Amino acid sequence: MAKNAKLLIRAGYIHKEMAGVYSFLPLGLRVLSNIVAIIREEMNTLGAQELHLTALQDPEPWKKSGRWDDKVVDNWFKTKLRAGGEAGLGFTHEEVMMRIMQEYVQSYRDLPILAYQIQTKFRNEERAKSGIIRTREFLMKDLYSFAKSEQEHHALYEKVKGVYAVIFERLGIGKHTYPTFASGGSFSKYSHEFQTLCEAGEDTVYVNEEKRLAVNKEVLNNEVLADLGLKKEELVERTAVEVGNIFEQGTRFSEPLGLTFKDEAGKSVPVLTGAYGIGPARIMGVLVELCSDEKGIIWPQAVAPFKVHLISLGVGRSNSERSAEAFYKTLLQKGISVLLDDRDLRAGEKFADSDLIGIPTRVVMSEKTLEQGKVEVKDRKTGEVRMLTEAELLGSLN
RNA sequence: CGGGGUGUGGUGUAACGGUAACAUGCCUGUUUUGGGAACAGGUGACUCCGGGUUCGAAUCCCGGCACCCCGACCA
Repeated sequence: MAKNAKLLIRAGYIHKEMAGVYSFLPLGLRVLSNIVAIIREEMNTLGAQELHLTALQDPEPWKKSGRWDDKVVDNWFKTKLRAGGEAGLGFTHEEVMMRIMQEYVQSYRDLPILAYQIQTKFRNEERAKSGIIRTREFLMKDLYSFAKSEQEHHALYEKVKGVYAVIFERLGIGKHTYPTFASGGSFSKYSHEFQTLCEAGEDTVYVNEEKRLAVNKEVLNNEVLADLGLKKEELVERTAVEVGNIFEQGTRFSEPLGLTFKDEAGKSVPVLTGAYGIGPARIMGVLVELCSDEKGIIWPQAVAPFKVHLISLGVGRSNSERSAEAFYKTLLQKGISVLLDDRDLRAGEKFADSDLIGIPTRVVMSEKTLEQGKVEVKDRKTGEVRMLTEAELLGSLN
C-alpha cells in the first residue's frame, strides 16, 4: 500500500471507501481545505472568477466536441436517466464552460475572462493506485482562460504559469516542483506540467536542476532538446507526480461549441481558450510522501490541520487538565488553531499519536511543566524541545 | 485491458481435508501514570458470495465479487 494512504488512514485523515475512492475525515478535510484556500486565494489574485459547474453532464455539448464517444474518451462514468436519455459524471469541464461562456461573450470587449472552479471530478480509471494520488473521484481546481488574440492568450498563459509556481511554493513543494514540457496535443507543441519529484510518482521526467525545468519522457527526443536548447547530458532522470497541468487549447473547444465573439471589424471569431488544472487532494498525498518519517507525518505549516497539538498529561489525576483547557481557550482566542488531546491515556500513547498526526508544534502540559510555570514545546520536524512560559509560546507563534 | 497475488472477529495474522487459534482493539475491575503499562475477567468470525467434490471444506474444484502488486492506459 502507498505510504500516503497508509499514514493518512492510520492517522485518521481519510477513509477508504473502495479502490480509488476516499472520504476525507475531520483532520483530512482541514488539510484539504487549507490547500484549497491557498489555491483559491491565488486564483482570485489572478483576477479569475470562481463558479461551480455541474458534476452531472448533459451529453449534448460533449457530442459536439466529439468527446462523448467511449472510443474517444474511455474513462467516463455514464448512466441512463429514468426519464430517458443519458448523463455522465464530468471528468473535466471544457464543454460546460464553453456553453456558459457562449451566453456571456459576444464582443471582443467581453474578453479576456478567467473563470475557475474547485470541484469533484470523476474518472473511471482502469487502475487506481498510489493512495490519494490517483483516484477515481477527486477534487480538482480547473481554471479556463478565454482570449481574443494569440498575444492575449499567451499573456494569460504565462501569468497563470507564474502563479502556479507561487502556489506550489506556498504549499511547501516549490523546490521539488519543476515546470515540465509535455505533449501538447493538437493545438500547441507543448503543454506544461508541474512535476513534483517523488518516488511514488508515475511519471518519468528529465530534470535540469540549474535551469529549473524538466522534460517529460513521453516527449523527449532530439528535436525537442534542440527546441528547448537543452543537452541530454545535462538532464537527470527522475520519478515525479504531476501536480498541475496547463495547456493551450486554441479553438479546439470554442469552434465545435460555437463560442465566438465579434472583433473590431465586426467579424465573428472563435475564442482562444486555455485550461489549467491542479489536484488539491493529490498534492495532499504528495506532501505526505515527501514530508514524513518512521513515526508519521510532518506537515508543512501552510497546510497543517492545526498549528498546535496541545497534550494534557495526567488527565483526571492532576490540575494540569484544567490548565490545559484554559490554555486551549487562550490559543483559540488568539486565533491559533489547536487540537487538544485530553484523553485519559498514558503519555507514550499520546506522544506516538501526536507524532503520527504530524502537527508542527506539540505542546505538553503536565504537573511537571506546571511546577516550573512553563509548557514543553516540541518541534515535530526538528525534534527540538524548549520549555517556555505560555506568554513566550504565544509570542513565538505570532 | 494483459500478467501475478490475496480474501478468516473492528484491525493485523495463524490453522495437514478433521473442535477456527493468536495478537491487538473494545468492555469490567484493581494497580499504574512523561515515549505505545501490569494482572484478572469479559466481548467479539455462518472463514467474501454462490455452486460442487467429500462421512467431513477456511483448506480441494468451478463461477462470481472485492482488494493489492507489475505492466499498458491516463485526451
